[in-house]
Amino acid sequence: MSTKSPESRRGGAGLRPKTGEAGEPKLAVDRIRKTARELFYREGIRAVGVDEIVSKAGVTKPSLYRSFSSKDELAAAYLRDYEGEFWTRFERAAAAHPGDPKAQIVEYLRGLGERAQRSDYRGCGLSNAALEYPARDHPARLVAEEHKHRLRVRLTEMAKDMGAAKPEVLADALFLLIEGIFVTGQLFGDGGPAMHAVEIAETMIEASRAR
Amino acid sequence: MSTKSPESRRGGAGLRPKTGEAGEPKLAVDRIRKTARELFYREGIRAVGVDEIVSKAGVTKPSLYRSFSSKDELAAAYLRDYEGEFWTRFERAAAAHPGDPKAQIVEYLRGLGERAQRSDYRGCGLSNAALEYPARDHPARLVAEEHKHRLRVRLTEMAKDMGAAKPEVLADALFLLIEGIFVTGQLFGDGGPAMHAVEIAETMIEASRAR
DNA sequence: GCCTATATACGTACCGGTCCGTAACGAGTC
DNA sequence: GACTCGTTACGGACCGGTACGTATATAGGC
Repeated sequence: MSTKSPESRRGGAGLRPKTGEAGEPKLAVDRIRKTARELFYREGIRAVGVDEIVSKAGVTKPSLYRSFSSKDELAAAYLRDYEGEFWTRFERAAAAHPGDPKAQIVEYLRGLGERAQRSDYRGCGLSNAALEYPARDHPARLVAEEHKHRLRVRLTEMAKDMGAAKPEVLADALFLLIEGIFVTGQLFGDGGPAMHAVEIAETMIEASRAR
Repeated sequence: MSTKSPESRRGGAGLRPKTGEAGEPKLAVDRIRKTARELFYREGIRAVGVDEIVSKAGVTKPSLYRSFSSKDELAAAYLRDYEGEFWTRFERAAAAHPGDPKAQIVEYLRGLGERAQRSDYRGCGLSNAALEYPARDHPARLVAEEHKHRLRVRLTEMAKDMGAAKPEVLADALFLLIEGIFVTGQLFGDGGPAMHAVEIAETMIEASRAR
């Protein structure tokens, strides 16, 4: 029937935009992804209509639905992009302190604590999406849940490498700390609890080593 | 113009429903508040339409708008109700351990950690609302922000009473821990990071006393 | 060189449905 | 006769989604 492959209708991830990373992408699908990323993150997914996305992106609605089968799938694609950005930030912090997991997580929290106090900070796009869509089988929620499980696993590995007496407990402490920063960042802005992120993490890590 | 006082159009808080606490309230305004509380909390504010609220409450739309000037004001009223429930839970835990702030917060976290692992848990209605409405002047957001400031102040008082070396840091640690539980509760459910809430809090409190 | 066939990328115009909110009026009740 | 509520019917905006037509580029045949 259709001339489209199922692949392209999923808006396959990771493929480079056809135009220089900065500036406006040329292809409609890339302009949509970029605009969706900005609007969904800033205002929330439910708060943004597809009309607003296409008009701000300078494209038309059929172009959106040629690349994404529904708004929900576009939201899922946005979250996959967002997760990529998250891991980029996370691994960049880790790479700054090779072989020193405590310094790695502290470095990440230092950057996060800073960002979380900025006025344009809206928390974690993945956490926010999960809160917006409580239904277990929503495409956006699935992406978010998988990501959070991956992060918890990663933190557990790091806690082990830190020599924690109970790695799972330290990992969850760090996880809860991070999620707390995500939320309070947009609640308090500058001078909020995020300002003490590093100090709290260091205290927690040291106390977890004691035995 | 209107026969209504501004007071009643705001859906004045705290007034007892005219019928026994349990079961269906008799007055339309109370049925609306109860239904709104359930639906807004379970599915989110944006996700629930006023038509759904009035039909589930067994009332009609004009009855809603006779008591609340808009859906946003109904959302704000829901959050004021929700905040009341929060402080009831919080003070109940505190009352169980008079004069022992550490035991008080641990008691609260014990209960929260349990609730957060239940399948119907949807986090904190106030935090969720703030995430749904990033606009600074939204009625619902205002209620949420005020509450969060109150809670931070309360935790700082308790941290002082615990003899923490840096009460503000311990208070923020507890705050971030609590917000983290709110979020991860609905992300992971049973067996999530909330399961370690008490242990983490105790470790953090003890480490904050040391000096 | 010229014509045609096909594929790609996109736009115009429109769909039915749902959103929040209101107008006008009548009925029960203490 | 003041209060509370239901009934019916709208309205205008916006929602996610689609049927259908068009411009441009390239490839192949002769």
